Amino acid sequence: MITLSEENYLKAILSINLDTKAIVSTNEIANVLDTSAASVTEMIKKLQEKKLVIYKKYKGVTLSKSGCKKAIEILRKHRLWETFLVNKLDFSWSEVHDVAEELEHIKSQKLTDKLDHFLNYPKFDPHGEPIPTKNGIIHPTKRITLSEMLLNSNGIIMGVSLDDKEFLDYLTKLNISIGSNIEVIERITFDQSMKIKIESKLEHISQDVAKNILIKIIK
Amino acid sequence: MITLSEENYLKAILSINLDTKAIVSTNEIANVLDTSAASVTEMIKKLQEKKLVIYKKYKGVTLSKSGCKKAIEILRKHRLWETFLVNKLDFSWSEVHDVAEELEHIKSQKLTDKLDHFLNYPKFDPHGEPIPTKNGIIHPTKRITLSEMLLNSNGIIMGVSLDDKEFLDYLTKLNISIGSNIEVIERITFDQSMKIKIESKLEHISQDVAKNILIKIIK
DNA sequence: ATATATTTTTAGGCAAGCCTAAATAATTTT
DNA sequence: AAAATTATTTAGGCTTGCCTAAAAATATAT
Repeated sequence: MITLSEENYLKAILSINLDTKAIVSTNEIANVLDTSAASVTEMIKKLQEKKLVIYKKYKGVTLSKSGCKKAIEILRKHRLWETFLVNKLDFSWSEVHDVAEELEHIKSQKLTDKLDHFLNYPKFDPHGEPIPTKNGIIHPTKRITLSEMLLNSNGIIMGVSLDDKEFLDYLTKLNISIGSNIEVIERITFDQSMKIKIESKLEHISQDVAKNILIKIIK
Repeated sequence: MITLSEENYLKAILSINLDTKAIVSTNEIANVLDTSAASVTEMIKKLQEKKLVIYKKYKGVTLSKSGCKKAIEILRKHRLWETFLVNKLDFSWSEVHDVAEELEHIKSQKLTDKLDHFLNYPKFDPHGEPIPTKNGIIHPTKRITLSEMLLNSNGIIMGVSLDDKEFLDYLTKLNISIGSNIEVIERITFDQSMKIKIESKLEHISQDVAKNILIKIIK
């Protein structure tokens, strides 16, 4: 049986892995988990006992195959729950993280599967991050920001990179939400603002807003 | 902050309270939680420190006002989650308990409220138990078993008192589920079996089945 | 290449929540 | 009402997961 703390360590290692693709140092883990490096060393030893990580003293840690599988499962649950909270319970994007952090540790494969089905097998969470599949595949996403979109190009809103209530409320007002279709109608070079068509309505948005909106290009 | 263990102790005390309405002994709690009486004494002292219980050495424990409130909140969450699992995720009645036991500890008032709303403010869980309201009111239910129903009386299925897969599958086959309307058409005194009308279809069921089905009388 | 700085590990301690065995209080029997 | 039984508490220990301070290894600078 794997404990709550152990799960959080695996998750932390995976998230550093996904960011930097390197062997992970105890200090980095300590930073992410806001704990001491000494505690990390201790825990890493336990995880090694359980064959969840590969650890070389003074060198660093990598996830073993089973550890990686476990970590991805947790990530999957986290992102499914976030999707549930936003899509079904009407939470806003910025509120869901902490609650999902608790929900991700509920231990029931059946629950995860049924939740996935209930949500209609979503591919992305409300932040635009890919939801790992049941087999542990994380589809890589090549997203750009709205401000990087070319004139007349089309895309789908995948998420935001800023968790600010005022910002999110503003987006709601503009009817900008996950999955919305967007087209760039005009780029004003003077201030980098742009005119966009969002769900067939025209809007004018500033660069500050555009650079915090993540887009998947479709044509 | 209240810990997971503390929550489980409060829940255990409440459940004994609802059953027997008495002052609760450390041994009874130990039985429910499958732990030693010594551990209970220890924990009870901590709960007393936090003013969640009232405790007299060698005499027993009762919930304080705040402890009772907390315990009812947990019960409310448990029953809401069970309802979610059955009504939305399509779990069967007998599968939900253990998962709900984990979900009930998720700490977010907002989540509970939104879940309640999403489920359309259900009054009873899939076992027919009343779901405490947001203000902590537990509506008492006076339920009878189907086998106690009088000839020609009408009622609503509120739940079952047996968690057996074969039994539950049989009910599913008969189209008997929570909320179904039921009417007693005939009582066969010889073997205590009965003919019932369930959602306008006639069925014949044995006493063994009837006595494990809980009913709220409506006329 | 040696000295200094940084990172990591080891050592020793602490709180939570459990345990068993022994002691004490309460209840029941005779 | 004393003796026996049962219930409860105390005492001492264990594991998990955290901590700080000191020691050891590694990396960096001179």
